[in-house]
Amino acid sequence: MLTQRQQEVMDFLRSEHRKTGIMPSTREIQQHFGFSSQTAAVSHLTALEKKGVIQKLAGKARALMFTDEMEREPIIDIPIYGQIPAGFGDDGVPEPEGQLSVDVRSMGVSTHSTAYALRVRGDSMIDAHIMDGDVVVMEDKPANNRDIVAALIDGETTLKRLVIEKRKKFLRAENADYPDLVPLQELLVQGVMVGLVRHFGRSW
Amino acid sequence: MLTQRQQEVMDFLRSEHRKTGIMPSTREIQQHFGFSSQTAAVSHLTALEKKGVIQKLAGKARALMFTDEMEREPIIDIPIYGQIPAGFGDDGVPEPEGQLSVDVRSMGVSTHSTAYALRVRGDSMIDAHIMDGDVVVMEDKPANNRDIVAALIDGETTLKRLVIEKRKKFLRAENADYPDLVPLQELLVQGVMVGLVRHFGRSW
DNA sequence: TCATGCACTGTATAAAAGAACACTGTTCAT
DNA sequence: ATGAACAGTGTTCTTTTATACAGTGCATGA
Repeated sequence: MLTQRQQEVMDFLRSEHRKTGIMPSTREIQQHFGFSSQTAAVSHLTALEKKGVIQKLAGKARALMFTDEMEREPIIDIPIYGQIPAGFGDDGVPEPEGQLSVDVRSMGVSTHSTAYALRVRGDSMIDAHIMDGDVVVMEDKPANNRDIVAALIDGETTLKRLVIEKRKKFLRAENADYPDLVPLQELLVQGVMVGLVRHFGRSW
Repeated sequence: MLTQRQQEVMDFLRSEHRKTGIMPSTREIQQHFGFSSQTAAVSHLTALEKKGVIQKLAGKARALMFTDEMEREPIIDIPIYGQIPAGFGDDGVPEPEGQLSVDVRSMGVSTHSTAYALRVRGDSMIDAHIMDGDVVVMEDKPANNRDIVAALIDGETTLKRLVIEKRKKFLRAENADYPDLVPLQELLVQGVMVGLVRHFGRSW
């Protein structure tokens, strides 16, 4: 679809946009490719727009955008915490061990939500099809019966299913090898699971 | 951290950037807030940079970028196909039913990979912890024994585990209720599963 | 009460950047 | 052989845009 030269221009636009956050001006394109004339850059941009891969806003500086990014849903950045820290939420915010960036539609969260994610350790939720190493996305919202929640129970935080029976709340693993966790004192829900991301290969 | 007014300016930057793909100029900020002076906009931007939420490139037009987006991994747009179409790859590219945008690190794919995704129907892979409705991310690459693959077998495409025994390839479901699929004629691997995204709530 | 940060007004200037027009030469399908 | 798309050169003009500097008024904590 694109000629080789046009692809080279697109690659330059992409790499500059990634590095600097802004689009190069026509003169910057000219300099990068060593054109003697600014018009060479302009006509390439015109061709790229005609082919539909970029869009231009007339009269504005650096006003190019990639068509595919335009059609993209808004992206949300979700901090990933490793070990579920005891007392999470009490003594400040722990350091994220990474970040998950995903479009809001695929994760079913809203742009302004306060989502966070946890890296799952162990197989206590295996029967809910949550595997060791999975990243589960949580949202801080009211929990219903049988939701999977991150909860602080007697001083420790864990990912389990919340069960409410006869007005009593307790936590249940999704693995027959693990017993129910009935709180001696407190049971504080810190988030409700809304999604999950898994990937094979290198762990991060 | 930000004052109310500064937050309003940030919100304006964000919404303009989302709508147009480019940052507003100082004059556009001035007009939007009804400032009599351009300097009001400039000093807000200076304050925002001082607080670390944006970064400016001196001397360049519309050269602002959000600090959080700078720190973000590159995003890849993965087309999601619904029904796994028979003959996928033969008669052109089928229409995606949606798109998954996710950072390359979280999905473990490279920026230039030709990844695609499939929406899972049924519970034939449930013992591999792949649920009905999950979106599985595939990459077109050589498959090894016991990889989970999308494969064309005797004219139909399906998601199963690839098993190679005694130089013979066949497909195995991860559910005892389903029989092995031994190919009568052809077994063509169309992709290897590299990741998975699940979310609760509304289905899209 | 004094400095500091905030939120502006008002004016001016120079640089950055888009846009327009007239060209040349090549390749490639009809 | 001919038009159309491609890939440029060379020049000029105007608009857009950032930047600089001199102020005002208000709140707030030291």
